[in-house]
Amino acid sequence: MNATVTPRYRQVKELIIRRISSGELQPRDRVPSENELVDATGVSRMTANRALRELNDEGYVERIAGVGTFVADFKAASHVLEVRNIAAEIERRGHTHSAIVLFSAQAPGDAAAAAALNIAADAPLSCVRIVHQESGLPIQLEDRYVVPDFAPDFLRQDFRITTPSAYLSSVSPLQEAEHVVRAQMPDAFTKKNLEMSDQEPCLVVTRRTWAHGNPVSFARLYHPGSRFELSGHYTPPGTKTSERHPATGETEND
Amino acid sequence: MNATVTPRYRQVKELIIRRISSGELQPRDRVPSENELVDATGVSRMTANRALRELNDEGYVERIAGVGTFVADFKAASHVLEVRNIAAEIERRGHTHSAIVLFSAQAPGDAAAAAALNIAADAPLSCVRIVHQESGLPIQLEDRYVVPDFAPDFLRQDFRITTPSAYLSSVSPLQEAEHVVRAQMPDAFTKKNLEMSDQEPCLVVTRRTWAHGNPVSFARLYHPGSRFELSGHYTPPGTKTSERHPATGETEND
DNA sequence: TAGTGGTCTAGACCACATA
DNA sequence: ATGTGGTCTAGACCACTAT
Repeated sequence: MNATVTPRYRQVKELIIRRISSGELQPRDRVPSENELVDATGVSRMTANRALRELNDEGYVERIAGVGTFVADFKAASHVLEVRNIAAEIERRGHTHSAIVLFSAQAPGDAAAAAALNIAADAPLSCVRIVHQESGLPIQLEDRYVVPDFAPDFLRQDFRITTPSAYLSSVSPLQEAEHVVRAQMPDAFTKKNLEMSDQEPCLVVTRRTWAHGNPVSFARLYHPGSRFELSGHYTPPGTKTSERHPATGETEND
Repeated sequence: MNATVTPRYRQVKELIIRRISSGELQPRDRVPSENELVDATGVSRMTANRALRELNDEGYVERIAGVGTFVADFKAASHVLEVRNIAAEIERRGHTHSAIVLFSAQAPGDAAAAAALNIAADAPLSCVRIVHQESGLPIQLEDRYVVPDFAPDFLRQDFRITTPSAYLSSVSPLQEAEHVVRAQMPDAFTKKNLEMSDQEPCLVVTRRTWAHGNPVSFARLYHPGSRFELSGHYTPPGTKTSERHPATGETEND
């Protein structure tokens, strides 16, 4: 471990990130300008510029020449995390999102959830099971487990309005995400709740998110194969994007 | 269109990218150092530094303090494109890759392929159909269409040794990629070639890649649901990665 | 006019590699 | 000893936006 001093541009970056994570700086809020950072921290303007430029590249803030630097709003923030919100996706397609809460309680999760969250098998978790609908048609069955200490008020949310994913992002910026995508046949419960036809497979996304270096949430997301797809579009930095594809499903990056 | 002059750091970046794309600079080759760029282009060292630093951040090159800057090798290059090679994935898991070429010819593709590649429905395409096996077990049926002009020698490759994806990357660095992931039941042909059981769904990845701003390749990749999954792990820049997950399938990054 | 970000320079010091 | 990348500074000019 070579514990050389942290570079000053990095110190400035972490200063800003802390203010965003703590909620002191909200989306759309103005971030100190380069000159203000020069005065406040004593670094040169080039160093302040590098800090803000990198935060911009990483999606934390948005910079407008001649105007200022601002905390990126939710849309941009979720881009950073590469974790999208099903409700936002549905609305982006011009449809209406609704949700039915099937289950909501503090209880031990199943073995896979406990293992994924690195806790004892009988430890209590905040568990919810929700069916998300796109214009009335079920499109996702969400089976989610959250470490209670991370979000003590989690179960008090109205998940018909706020999705678990959106609430968790608001509690703390997620630092890491892992997901696995599979195709499998639904069990009877899933098939019924997603109103799936016979011989229709599920697209299953298993997602785990981290905050402060620890896994804090585990989710299984079941989607009817005939009504859902994941799409992604990648362009290397510094390339002009070609014409956009007609997105027919949730965009799933990373 | 405000056609202000291109910033000098960007000109230097494009200079290096051109040398890499043209093949003049091969993976592992040494890239001109900051001081050499200062002498060669007349920019200041800070400007040369920014150009090389951004190329490093974008995955084009790898920098080692005290040693030099080098063109990123294939592993890193595919990370840039977020398009992985099935053979490399299989070998990474310690298994052996083999391939069976079912079909290989110049012929018109189907309507979807022609539309995806933006060409006339009856225009000839280089078409191949390949079954990829992991230690003898089929794991991917690849249905690929390539624009002939892009890779004239495409059909002359031995796809038992070089995968289409690997060959296409060697012809020209891919600049853009788009993919869609679906779950669907296999048709009889697919089911047979992938040795799938009854009631087993397919994970289908449809992928389109661009070069020089034009779509050049379209592929449908069918995988048996019971033997394949896509996984991804995302960490925001500047975060220490937590313990790694046991990858059981091809990593699929966008 | 004053403030913002965008870029650029010509120096500088440092830790580290190679020889 | 030389070269490399990593960082930092104190200025500078520019285009743009707001007042």
